[in-house]
Order: sequence, then structure tokens, then C-alpha cells
Amino acid sequence: MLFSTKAEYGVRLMVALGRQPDSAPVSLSAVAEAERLPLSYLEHLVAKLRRAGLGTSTRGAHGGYSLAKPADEITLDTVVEALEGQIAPMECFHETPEGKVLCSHESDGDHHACATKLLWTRVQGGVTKALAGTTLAELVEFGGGASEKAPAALGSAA
Amino acid sequence: MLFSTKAEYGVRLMVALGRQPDSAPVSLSAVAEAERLPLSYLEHLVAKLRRAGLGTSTRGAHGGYSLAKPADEITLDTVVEALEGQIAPMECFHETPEGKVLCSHESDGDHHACATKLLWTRVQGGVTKALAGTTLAELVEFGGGASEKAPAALGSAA
DNA sequence: GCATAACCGACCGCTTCAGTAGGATTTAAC
DNA sequence: GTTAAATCCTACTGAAGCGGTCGGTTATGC
Repeated sequence: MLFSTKAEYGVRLMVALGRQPDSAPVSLSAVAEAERLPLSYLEHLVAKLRRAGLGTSTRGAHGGYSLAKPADEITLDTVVEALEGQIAPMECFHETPEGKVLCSHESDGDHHACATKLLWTRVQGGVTKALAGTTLAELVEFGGGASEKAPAALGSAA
Repeated sequence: MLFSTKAEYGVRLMVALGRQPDSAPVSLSAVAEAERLPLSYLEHLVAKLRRAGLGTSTRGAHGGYSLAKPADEITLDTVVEALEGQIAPMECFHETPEGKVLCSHESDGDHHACATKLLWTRVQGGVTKALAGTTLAELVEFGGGASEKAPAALGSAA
């Protein structure tokens, strides 16, 4: 499994927030009930999202969470990264802020370069492209639209 | 981390086998020493590769492992899948033999479709494309060629 | 001031990961 | 025919992460 349920639950949560017509706050318990997810667990996830600047919260009665930005300005790479940590295919694989890819055992005493680097770079590219190329708005739309209960037809998605 | 060291070690192992000029068997201990990997751990990994029909073994003294097919006929999706198990972005995500994608909680009582399906389908596609589009021969080449110790220049790889 | 809700940190059972250990079996070489 | 080299197999282990729970604190609307 590439990702854990943290990403799954967290994305579902974000979609639930994005489904709100105006960006009115939604209580976590409402989301938990609608999505059939454990409330206390969602608390941990929403904390990560908030710390990453993806969501805002209003405390007290009638409070809740809402998106910090419009759904079409939120790409899923930031969401998944906030939930799962840095997205890298392999332990030895780090991406510098400038986007350069580093490999821990780059020619470590051996006479040939790290042969797997080519592979993991391609995988990394594929995942990043898929995540960064998808906006939260798309998922909201795909999942049935904003608060309207018109069920969308399931087309072939790739 | 998308993959564990099983994939990393296993691919390095396969590359080591592919580096052999004729497909002469290589002993695991030789690979372990060259790649600086624990021998006993490699045994587990090579067993998976053999069970998946990717490698063959000859027992006894001067025995070892070799590729079951030429390196340019081995795509990395089969290798990684043999090592890590089925490649799916998420627990709820299964691919049928015909290539159809199933999601466990497809409209589970709720009035909207599973909003995350679009996302995971795209991720799945990106990873599969990267893995299936890479052959072992490419990695052998990239890593410095077959048994020749000419160090390849590291170009930009994406 | 009370219900509602966001916040926070500690804890827990379970599984997987990464690796070790110890042996059994097969084969080539001497 | 013994021995060394190699594959093969099963069981085990410490550490970490996952999925989730719990209890409590703080803030806010009514």
C-alpha cells in the first residue's frame, strides 16, 4: 500500500469541507458521522491539515473547520504531504527545496552509480504529477458536487 | 515512504544479476558484499523473486542466481510487485485481473460517490506507468553497464 | 453557566519492517 | 567420500508505525 488511511481519511475530510457551499465551518463530529469515521482520529488528521495551512478553525459552539483557501487553489500534493509526510518512493530519497533529487548511497564506494535512482525518480515524478495535477475542487465535483445531492455518473477516470 | 527497502534491495539485487555478461549464476554472498547488504535478508527477497518466476537458482558449490529472462524483457512493475505485494495506493483499492479498479466503499450508504477514487486512480496510473515503462536492462545500463566498470555520467533523469 | 466544539498529549494493541539465527539440502571439487 | 560452498526453509526478535481511544483543557454562542 502506497498510502495509509491517514491520506484517505484526510482527503475525505477535505472534500467534506470543500462541499460546504459558502465556506461555513463544519464541525468534525458532523464529518465523522457523514463519512463514518472515528471522530477522535479525525482530530489528529485535521490538526496536521491546519498546521500545514490548509484549513482554519473556529472554536466554541457552532464552530468547526473550513478550508483556508478556495478548493480550486488546493492541489492534492500539499494535502497528502501534510498528512503522510514527505512523499518519496524510498528511504534514501530526498528532494531538496530546489527540486533536486538526492540519493543517500550515490556511488558509495562502488564503481557504478546508484542504479535504482532512475527508477525511483520516474516513480516520484508519476506520483507528484498525479497529485499536483488534481485539485480539491475536482474531487468535490467528482464526488457529487457542492452540497447538492446530484449523484455524478462514474466515467472512466485516468 | 511509498516503498520499503524490500523494493530497493530487491531491485539492486536484480540489477546485479542483470549485470552478469552471460547469464552465469551469481552467488548471493557476492551480491551482498558488493552491494553492502545483509546476506540473510537478501535470501528472503530472492526467494520472493524466484517464486514470482523472475529468477532461477542453481544449488550447490559454484551455484547462485540468475535472471529467468533477458533483462530487457523484465519490467520493473513485476519486480516491485513480487517484492512488495500488490501495488495499490490505498487499502480500499483493488485491481481485478481485467484491470478494472474497485473501491471498497463505493457509495456506501452515502448519497455521493467515493470522492477519492479519482485521485487514487490517477496516482495508481502514474506509478504503474513509471514501473511498467522501465526495464531492468535500462537500470543495468544506467548503473554502469554489464560488468564493465566504466562509470556512467549522471545525466538528468526524469 | 452550560452545552458545544476545537485543542492537546498520553496511551495501546496490532502489524509490518529489517534483520538474525540455525539448520537442512544440494552440488562441485579435492 | 569428505568437505566446502551454496541454496533453501522456518522461526524468532526489536523497533517503529498504524489505527484508534481516552481524558482533559480551552474557547464560545445561547
